[in-house]
Amino acid sequence: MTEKRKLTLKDIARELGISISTASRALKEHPDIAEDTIRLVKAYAEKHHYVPNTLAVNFRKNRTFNLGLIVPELVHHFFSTVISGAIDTAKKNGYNILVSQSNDILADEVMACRTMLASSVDGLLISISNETVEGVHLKEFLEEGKPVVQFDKITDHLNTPKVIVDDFNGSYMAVKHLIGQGFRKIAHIRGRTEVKNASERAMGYKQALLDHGLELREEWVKGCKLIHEQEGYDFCKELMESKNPPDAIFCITDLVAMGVLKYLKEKSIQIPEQVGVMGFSNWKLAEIVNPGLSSVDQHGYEMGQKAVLKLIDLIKNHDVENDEIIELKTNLIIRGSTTSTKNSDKVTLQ
Amino acid sequence: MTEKRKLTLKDIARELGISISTASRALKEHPDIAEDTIRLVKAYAEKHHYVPNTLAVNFRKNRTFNLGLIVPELVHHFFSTVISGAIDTAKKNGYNILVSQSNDILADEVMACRTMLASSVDGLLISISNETVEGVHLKEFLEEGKPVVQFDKITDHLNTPKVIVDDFNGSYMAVKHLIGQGFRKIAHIRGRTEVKNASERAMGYKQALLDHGLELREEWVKGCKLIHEQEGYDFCKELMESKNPPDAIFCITDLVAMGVLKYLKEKSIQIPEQVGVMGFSNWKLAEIVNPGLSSVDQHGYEMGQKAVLKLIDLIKNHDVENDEIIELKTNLIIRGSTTSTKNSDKVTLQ
DNA sequence: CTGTTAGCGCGTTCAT
DNA sequence: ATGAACGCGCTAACAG
Repeated sequence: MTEKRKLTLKDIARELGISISTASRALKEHPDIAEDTIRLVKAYAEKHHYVPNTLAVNFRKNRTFNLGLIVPELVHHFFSTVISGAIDTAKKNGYNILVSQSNDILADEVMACRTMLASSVDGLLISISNETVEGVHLKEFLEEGKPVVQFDKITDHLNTPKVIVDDFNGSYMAVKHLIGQGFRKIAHIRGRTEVKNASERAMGYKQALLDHGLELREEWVKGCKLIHEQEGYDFCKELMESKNPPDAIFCITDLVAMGVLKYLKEKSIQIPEQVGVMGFSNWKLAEIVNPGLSSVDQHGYEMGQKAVLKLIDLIKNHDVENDEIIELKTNLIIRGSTTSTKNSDKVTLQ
Repeated sequence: MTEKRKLTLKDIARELGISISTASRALKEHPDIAEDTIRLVKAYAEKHHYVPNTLAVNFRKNRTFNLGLIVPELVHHFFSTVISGAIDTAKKNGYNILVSQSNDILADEVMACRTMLASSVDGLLISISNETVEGVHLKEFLEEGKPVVQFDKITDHLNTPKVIVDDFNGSYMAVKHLIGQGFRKIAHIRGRTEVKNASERAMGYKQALLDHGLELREEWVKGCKLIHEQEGYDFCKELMESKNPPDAIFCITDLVAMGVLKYLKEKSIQIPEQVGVMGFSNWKLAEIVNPGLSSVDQHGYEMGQKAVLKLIDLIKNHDVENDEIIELKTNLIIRGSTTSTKNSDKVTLQ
């Protein structure tokens, strides 16, 4: 084992015949210290590659420059994009990120929080699991004076800043676009009622229909449990086989839309001529699939950035009672799956 | 700010009228300590929610139970799968994972290593960037006695354990499958020569052709620079427009295969009847696309698990001179894009 | 069985 | 301008 013992302030002091505190201050260019001494110490430190022992510094200062980040699922385009933004931003500000996942299981989330708290992160970024309601495990952070920032999947039970996407508006604009393309019988495959993002999107869908005088049929609204591709496939089948099939389907997320596309293709139903399809999240696969899937971009990278900056801000200001809401605008990405080729169908909306 | 001061051993000792070390030992059920004392201390600690100060413990023991993990790109199905496996396994063993990305830029990788080293991880997991050759920044870890485990994208210049996928064999089996399905003119869209994985896959491809008496035409081998979808599209176009177009295309990765599929669909070339397509990596989208894309599964999750277990092993044994190679078997996933419907085409291989 | 003591590396207050 | 001394919270060698 190679492991050469690291140089400490004590070593420098001994070698240079000065005291430890002088060495310490010299390295920080403390005004009390003589120019000559500073130069001397700095030169020696430089030459022998002195690196302060982070563990000791952290201990002394009671902070680590590490931030915790917990998401429901790591292997997920949106979340990994958020993480990517968070990591890059953290790095720029001298912070590292500890990543963990809950698999949408409360017990796992609590565990993840505990280990993070134990490993002494300076703050926490979290997108809660479907099972999380009260979030007492998150209050533990606040009680220790460690700030928490929620993002994307949030709970209002917790008094922390939240970085979210304007789901309602994103959804509204998506449906409005469908209407503008001439679609009139617009179905929605939504998520679970208890999940805020899903509700917001469903509300945006309904409002858009209402505002444009279209009928809102409950039979055209289907609820996913797991947000899987298969559900999209199955609900699409149900919808298309019903007495009154829709001419467009707005899906809670791109993955579900993939299932929808699959069914339509299998049945040789023309997209978008016969049925338009709109996703949400703008995953990588939305641009790869054929025809391209129109979708709502959630700016995941930016969400990660904003959340980290907010958290660092809280840490610096010892602020744990902040509950600001940062809402990111969405971006409608229009591709082949919704752009009707028949110009006669199109409608100009205000 | 709420921040209630945390209970320390000193507090417990004072309250219970015992010494600090007795309190410390009692909590650890040290054999020297009387049963009664242990009960007493434990009860008090429990009641007042004593939690040892991790920063102090880390400082004392000179370790953090944090592992560093660096990948070229976080938003990437394969890498996020590896990370997922790494995190789950680390958690089970009481370790946290610090994640960073290099964006395939050497300078970023060096930076990431430095901050990780500074934040005192106990060891490092890394999949190097395309630009990394010597890896002196990684040697810094070894010099400090901190073990490093490489995975997937590795360099032989570094004397560390490596967890890799058997690219050669995966590729060989994939091409063999194509041959078995009756394809005879098999092209390969490969990656850069300098990248080991790409070379291994290309070699597997060549060997399979050789072993089955098929011709190896250099014009059927195209080299990607960026491994993007567009390259797949462009090379596919080149291949199909050439005088002697192939009847199957084996792609270095699923993303490239997506470009290939896109071109073929646009030209209404039947898959797999006219041209078979094989990917590599088995991304999520391989099963979503239509027809399903045959691919080679790399067991990313398992790679993450194995790498973490190896690293923890090294840490426990203070072992930094280990250069074991852990090679994971691949798994051929057969889907619609290669399963010829004409049984007459099929060949039985040994 | 338990307490005393020393020290990890660094920052900081208080002398000088 | 510099040094001595203390303490952060915990562990462990040593002493009873």
